[in-house]
Amino acid sequence: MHNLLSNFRIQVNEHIYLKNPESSDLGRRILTGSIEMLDKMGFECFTFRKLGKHIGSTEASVYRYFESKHKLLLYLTSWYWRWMEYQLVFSLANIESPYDRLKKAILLLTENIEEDNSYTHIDEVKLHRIVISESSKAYLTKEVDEENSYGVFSSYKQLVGRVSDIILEINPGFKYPHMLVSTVIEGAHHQRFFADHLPRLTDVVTGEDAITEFYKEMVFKTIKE
Amino acid sequence: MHNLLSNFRIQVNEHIYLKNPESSDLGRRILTGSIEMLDKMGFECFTFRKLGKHIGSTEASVYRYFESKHKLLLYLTSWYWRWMEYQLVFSLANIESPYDRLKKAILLLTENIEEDNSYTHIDEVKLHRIVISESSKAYLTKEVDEENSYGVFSSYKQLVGRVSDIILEINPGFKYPHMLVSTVIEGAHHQRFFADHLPRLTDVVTGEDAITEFYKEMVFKTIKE
DNA sequence: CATATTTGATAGTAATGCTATTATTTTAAG
DNA sequence: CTTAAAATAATAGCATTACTATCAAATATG
Repeated sequence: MHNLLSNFRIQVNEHIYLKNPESSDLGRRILTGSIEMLDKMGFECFTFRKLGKHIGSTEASVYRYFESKHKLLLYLTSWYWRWMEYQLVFSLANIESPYDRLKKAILLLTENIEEDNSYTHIDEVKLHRIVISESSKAYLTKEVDEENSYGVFSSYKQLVGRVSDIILEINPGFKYPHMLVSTVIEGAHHQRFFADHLPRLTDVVTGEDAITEFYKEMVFKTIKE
Repeated sequence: MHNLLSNFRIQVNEHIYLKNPESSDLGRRILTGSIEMLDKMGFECFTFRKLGKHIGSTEASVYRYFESKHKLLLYLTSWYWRWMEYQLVFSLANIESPYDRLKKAILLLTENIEEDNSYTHIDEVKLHRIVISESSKAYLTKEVDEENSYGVFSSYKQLVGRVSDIILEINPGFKYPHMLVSTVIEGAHHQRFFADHLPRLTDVVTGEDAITEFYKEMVFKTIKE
């Protein structure tokens, strides 16, 4: 399946970049390099000057692809949501039962990503860690409304919409499908972060993936009529 | 009750500040002014130079109270969690039934704050909006482990612990009380933000407080044996 | 009143977040 | 294969940010 998926070019909203980073070698090095650096040093310490140096290029060249590090973060998170959507669509194919579909979807949204498919220049393991720690900074800004009007968050919304639809198949009268799904997605990120850094905010149970177990239980109980 | 609460001095971990801002007029102006400015312009655009000007002082003077704007944000969020804990303790006093206690706690954690008690220099309505949009930036950093070792997040942990205890009163076998509580707190913030800026990620229902209703339903169904 | 502490005024430094210019290389088109 | 066009590298520069240092004036404390 990974083979297959790697043939799909993931389309990111073109208002996010000045020049498509998938279209050139330098662009792809910007993606690979920024993922490495964001994972290591975090969004605050990351700069285009450092990135230029890291990938053997210059600050000015990076600026030809992205207006700011904020837009680059937006690109990476947007890429991630589209990638998740592909994973979802493929892993749900041929599953009939909406219960099984939802179970699988929750697993995908909440599990820890442990292997990189390594067919592209994007390291999904590192990107997942970046999404956990940094993705909320992409929308928790004063520019959110303007950026939203250009559709830069549509990948996230579409993913939430897809999973919400499964919930409505199971319980058409459930009033809060989007709330529940976005609560699960954001919640799972937070819980993974808490487990590593602020364990008193979560419940660390060894031997199983407590986070996935918890959210499965929560969702199925919550949507039950 | 507000009268009563205003007599309690809220204690914030002293590793967060260089000099206690509650101890002087300038310090209190720093708190009042930073709340106004953070609410208006957001954390990214906010600087100590602007704050100094806003409160009729200087950048250098602000730096005598807080090492950085990050520490100031940490102070404000920490203050907020302590304040919430007081609200919680008082509003749960004399309520016997753990179900009612939990219901009340969820209301407190998820409701919109609409009036400022105006007995202090802290505007709780604005602070609540800041907590919604900025508080996660206080811990989603690479410095989280070091800061955590100084106890700067203990106010948040203590609040989560208190509510978790109520859940365990109702269902002592429930395995994920902390996960559930932190999911509710963070989730409610996100949902309020989404309702205002990214409505497709939530379910806007008019006439009632959908966010509080949703989380009440979610919690009680989830902890049911 | 004397002295310690706090604040204000001002200046300075290194890093950040850009933009501009020009030279050089790579690529594409005829 | 040549030439033009496009992309990149190298360098410089500027305004702002994130601080730190110094010193004088104001204020509080004993």
